[in-house]
Parts: sequence; structure tokens; C-alpha cells
Amino acid sequence: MATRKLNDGEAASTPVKRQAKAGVKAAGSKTPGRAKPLTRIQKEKQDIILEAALEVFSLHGFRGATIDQIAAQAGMSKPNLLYYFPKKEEIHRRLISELLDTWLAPLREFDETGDPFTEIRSYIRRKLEMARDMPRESRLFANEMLQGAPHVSEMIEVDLKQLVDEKAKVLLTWMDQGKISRADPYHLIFSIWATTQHYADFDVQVRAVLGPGRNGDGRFEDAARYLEHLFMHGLTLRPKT
Amino acid sequence: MATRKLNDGEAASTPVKRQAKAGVKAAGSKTPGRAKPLTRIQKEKQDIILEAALEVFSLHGFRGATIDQIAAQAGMSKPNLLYYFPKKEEIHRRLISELLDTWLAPLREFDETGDPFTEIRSYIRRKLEMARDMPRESRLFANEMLQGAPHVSEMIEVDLKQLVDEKAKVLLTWMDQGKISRADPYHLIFSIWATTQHYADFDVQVRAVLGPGRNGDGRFEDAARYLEHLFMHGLTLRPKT
DNA sequence: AGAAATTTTGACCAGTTGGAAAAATGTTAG
DNA sequence: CTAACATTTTTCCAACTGGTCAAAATTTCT
Repeated sequence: MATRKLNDGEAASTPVKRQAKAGVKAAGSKTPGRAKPLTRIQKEKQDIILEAALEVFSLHGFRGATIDQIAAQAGMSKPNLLYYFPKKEEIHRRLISELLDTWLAPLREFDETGDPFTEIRSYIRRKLEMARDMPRESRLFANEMLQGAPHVSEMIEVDLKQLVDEKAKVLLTWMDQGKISRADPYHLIFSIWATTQHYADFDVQVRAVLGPGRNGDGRFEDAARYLEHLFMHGLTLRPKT
Repeated sequence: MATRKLNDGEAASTPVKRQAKAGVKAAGSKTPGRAKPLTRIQKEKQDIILEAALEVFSLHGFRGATIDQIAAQAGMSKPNLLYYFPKKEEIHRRLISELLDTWLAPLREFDETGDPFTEIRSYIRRKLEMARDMPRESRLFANEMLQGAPHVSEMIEVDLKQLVDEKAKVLLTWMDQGKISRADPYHLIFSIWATTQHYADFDVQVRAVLGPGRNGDGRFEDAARYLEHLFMHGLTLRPKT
């Protein structure tokens, strides 16, 4: 909750056809002072829309998704949806910035004072659970990264970098203390991200390769076992060969 | 080169407005007998188009890419491009099916008779080189997987599965022979895919986190070093703790 | 209840996009 | 050279898409 949401600053260059007169001010307002209480209905509808949008965006990407699809998924008409979010981009922006918070939460919990192996193991487990339980969010994120993160560049260059720097330092400390084997902490983190998110983003491939047998979530348990094996061994100190 | 290209079987349901009278038969023809020699110019132009399409598709995804963009990138007019590939989908199909061949080549070379550590190490290295040298292909592939592999489902369920099954068996043999530590071979392969492709697909994120310092390909060398460390340790036999 | 505000709808529109038709321009074999 | 064929360009279009608008329906407030 500490990180900035970075969804103020409208593109100050848009032609400004006519300021939406009635519609709900969907996202960050220019005047942070009063923010219009946001009625119960508005909050509800916005949540419904965001849920629908998550479904559609994660399935087709930003450009692949149409407002019509999202509206249909949300069970409302297109103009009605536009009433709550005047711009398609706005829905996406909201989704992404809310997502980033949840997405990085596990890394934030990473505790310097804990036992390195326990900390890393539970970080891996949590990330894998997220891949299992929030595949749409994972794919939304992956889509954004694939396109070059046009909507979150600032956030990943500042907040994300800062967070990772911090946690990398923790890992380095542990290495210095001889608690875990020495290796590039950044790439360690990358490899945890990559391996865990793989099970959400490349789900079709994983299912296809494992065949019909190992499907019903059994693959996640196997993956958990395997990744634990992989990373724990990779972290264990050993006499030089 | 052994795998089937699976690009015959037009969607037999399309309305068939009027069979393209002149245009080049872009992909697999219904009658595999005579395949029209394909003049030098045709081959050249098709290659130019495919190269341009790779650029655009990998950058914007299938729906995000427009024929106009591809045509512009290829330095020709839209109708001219459509002369060579009557359907946008056709370009994409060709790209994907050609890609799959290259993409799986390193895994095919995996040699049962070689030294396990050497084989796996060089597999990782090759995959990482591909992420470095063919990021567009990697992203095209990732995009396809993210969308649920609508165009290659058959191929990944048959050819890919078969190949991985085969190589998993090799890994199992090595484990049985006590040459490498015992672990799920499928997830081992997945984790190699995930970690290596991560550097192409999530390039922005990697760059952002590493900051401006470690950019000019240095990150790939670091990654190679780290991944070798990770996987080699994960494979090394050790007395039970 | 009745006025005011909010929410929803139906009709509509302008720009984009995939693609078709046909004419125009090469290119090549006889 | 010229007929047949291959390639390219010009013009056009129908469907889709993001978005607008005024009016209607509904909810909220007094």
C-alpha cells in the first residue's frame, strides 16, 4: 500500500473535445483535494467492469480486447460502461496499477531477519500460488511486459527497481554472512519470477506437454516440489568441487 | 526439419467469396502434388514480408498489428502485400510454424550419449543465446502462448509433447544411472525454458531493474553465469542432508 | 410526492482496418 | 513484337471500433 499509484497526470495534450459533463470521474482526479465520495453503485459497477475487463484483457491483450466484449462480459451496454470509464485506456490503467501492488506484495514481505531458506522457499511458494490462483492477472502483466510496458514504465523503473534493489541487498547480506551460496541476487530473483509465472503465462504449453494426466492442479504441486529442489540446492553452501 | 508444418487445412467453413484468381498460393496447398515452382521474386518478397511481419507482430501482437504497418515495414503497399498473403492470418501462421522449428532445435540436439552436465549446460547456453539474438521470435511465441496458442494447439499437443517426452526419458535415464540428481524432468525443462525466455520476453523489466549500468548485453553474460550456477547445483548429486 | 441528480439506453458517427476489383504496369516466352 | 502472365497501384467498401449525445428510466434527496 505504500507505493504510489501513478495514475494521475492525464495526457495533458489530448484535444479536449468536451469535458464529460455527467460521467463518473473514473481514476485519479486533477484536484486531489475533494474526490467525490463515489456512491455505492458506482463502486460496485466499477468493480464489475474491472473484473470483466481483467477477463477480457488477459485473454486478448489491450488492443485485442474490445469495449463491446468487456461490456458484454460485465452484463451492461457499451455506452453504460463508457459512463463509468470514459476511456478504454482508463480501465486498463486502473487494472494495471492495482495489479502491480498485489503482484509485488510477496516480495515486499521478504524478511531480512528471517531464515534465508525459509524466506526464499515461502516466497517461491507464494509466487506459485499466485500463478495458480491469479492466472489472469499474471497474463495481464505478461502482456504488458511483452509490449514493452508502455503504461507502467515509470513504475517499474522507479518503484520496482527500488524494491528489488532493496531485496537484492538482503540476499547479498545473507551471502556475506555465509548463510547461502554466493550468486547474483538479481538473477536469482528473475529466475524465481520466470519459473513461477511460467505456469500461468504458458499454461497451455505446460498442460499440453504434461498431457491429460497431470492436469487438475497436480502440476502445481509437482512444480512446487521441483522448484524447491532446484532453488534450495542452488542456494546451499558446498565445499568447492 | 522432420516435424510436420501443419499449415494445410484451410478453415473449411469460410464463405469463399471468390477464389483468389491470380495471387500467390502463400502456404500449404490443398493438392500437395504440384506446388507451383514459386519464382525467385515471390520467394524474396515473401521473405521480406515475413521479416516485416515478425517485427510488427512481435511488437504489437496479432490483433495489435495492422496490415498497413506490416506493409509499410516491408516497403510495399497494402494491396501488394495482400497479393502475396491473401489473409493476415496466413502471414501469422507461416511465421509461427516456421518459428516452432527453430525454437525447438536446441532441444532436439540434446544428446543421450553425451555427458549430462555438458548437455544441459550447453542447452541452457543455446536457449539463452536465442533469447539474446532472437527476441522477436521469442516474443511472438510468448504472445501466442499467452493467447492460448490458438494457432498451434495441434502442434504443441503432438509434436512438442512427443519431443519433450523423449527428452524427459533421457533425463530419467541419467537419473537412474546416478549421473544427475533425481528431480521431475518435465519441470526441469520448463524451468529452463522459463528462465531463458524471460530475458527476451520481459526484457523491459530486466533492463529497468538492472538499471542503466548492466544493459549492453552484459546482463546476458551475468544471466548465463547465474543460470549455470543454479542448474548445475540443482543437478549435482549430494549426500542426503 | 416531486424535484434533482444519477444511471441506462438507443441512435448515431467518424476513423480504422481487412480485404476486394479492376485497371495499369512490368516481364517473359514464342 | 506481342500475347500471356505476373506484379503493382488506385480506388473503393463493408465491418468493426472507440466514443458521443440526447432522451428516457431510475434512484436519491428533501
